[in-house]
Amino acid sequence: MRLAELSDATGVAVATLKYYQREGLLHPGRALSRTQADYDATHVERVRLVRALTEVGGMSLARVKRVVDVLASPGEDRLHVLEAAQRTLAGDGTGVPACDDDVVVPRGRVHEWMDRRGWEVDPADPFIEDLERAWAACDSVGIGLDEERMDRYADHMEGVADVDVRSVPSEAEAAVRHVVLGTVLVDPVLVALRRLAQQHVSRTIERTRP
Amino acid sequence: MRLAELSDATGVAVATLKYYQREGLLHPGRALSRTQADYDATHVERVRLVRALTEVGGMSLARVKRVVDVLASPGEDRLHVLEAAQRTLAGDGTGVPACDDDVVVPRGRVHEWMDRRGWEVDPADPFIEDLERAWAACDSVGIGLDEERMDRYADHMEGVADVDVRSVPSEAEAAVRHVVLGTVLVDPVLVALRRLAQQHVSRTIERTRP
DNA sequence: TGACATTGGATAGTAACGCTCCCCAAAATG
DNA sequence: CATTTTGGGGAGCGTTACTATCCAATGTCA
Repeated sequence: MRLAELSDATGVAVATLKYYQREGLLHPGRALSRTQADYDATHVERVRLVRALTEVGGMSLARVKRVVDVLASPGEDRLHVLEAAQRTLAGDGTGVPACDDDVVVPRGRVHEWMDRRGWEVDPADPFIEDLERAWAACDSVGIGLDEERMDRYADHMEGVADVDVRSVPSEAEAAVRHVVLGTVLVDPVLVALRRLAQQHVSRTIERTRP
Repeated sequence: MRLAELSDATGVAVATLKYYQREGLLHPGRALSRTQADYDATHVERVRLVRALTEVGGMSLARVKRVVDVLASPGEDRLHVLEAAQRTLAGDGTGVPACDDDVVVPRGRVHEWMDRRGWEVDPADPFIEDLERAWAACDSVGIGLDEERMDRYADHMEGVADVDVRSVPSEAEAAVRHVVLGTVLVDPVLVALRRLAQQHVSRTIERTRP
């Protein structure tokens, strides 16, 4: 399969494929000569992966590269697949947001809440920071998220996570791929489901007590 | 409050505030003279809103403008607040993705699935399209999402939506604000909760069957 | 009163991102 | 032998979200 055929197979322009190669997102084809290379199914798969992560997952190419590198690297041991995947995906946090002096972000509010809840999570997990910021953002615009509501959300996300974790395949390589892609690509699924469920629930409720 | 003070209060540069004014994201201050204007708490609130939606919600300024316009417009009737909010927020879909001829996106797969599930949703809801794409993206990279798994996700998102809908305040204006902001700003909360829950669940499971 | 800061208004510049286009000479295809 | 395609590389482009600079009019403070 030549570059133009890869382009046809994926619907991605030749120039873009070259660009992906330059950026290290697409591994080079098997060189048949100095001006001819052979691309196979792995290239098609890779291109689709890149497009799925950018278009649906909304990731930048830089982050896609990190994911791609993890997927290509020798398999991490199975037990820590999830942590490895999360480390790869973390860093959404654009650092510390210019802190608004009057909206006090209670330091460690998430830690305390998780302690009460009995969640066991690495205290240095970057997503704790993300949650802290997201929670504070809700406060800063005046839509309070009290701990009870947070708990009810957490109940359901625990259920989601249970589905997530149990559907991870057992072989190491597939597991890494599954966790990384599942984490990124299922987020949009959940978001869309939430919107649709909101509509369904609000209609149901309105019928029972209009 | 002068512009410089608004800048101090929000941590946003004066030049950026001017830019937001030009873009219609920030309403002008009360003009005291041709070179002096007075800004109040509504301006502080607005700036915080813009920053929350862009930094945490990851929205573009163009989309923030749509939200801001809805919040400023005369209140829609309470019953359709949610639909109005969703309409405002929809359009994430960058249109039809360059369709890969070999990854057949089953037309109406989501419709069929929702029928079986008994969800009542506007058949033209844009999030159906989003879900369709997100689901197809999972398939295209080889992480199948079968209907059973989708159902289990949906169960939990239904629970989330129930929390969402029940926590909407009853006065119309607050309701619109709550729905719009809750929809955008709670997504990151849920995503972070999912990551943390994944870690908690995987640790718990690994202890019971290592 | 006068030095200095700030204002609205406007234009232009910047940096990152994700392509997209064009060039080349070597090689393959028809 | 003309045309197409290749790898390689550089340059350009459109969008986004600022940021910087300039202006003359107007405030503020000593």
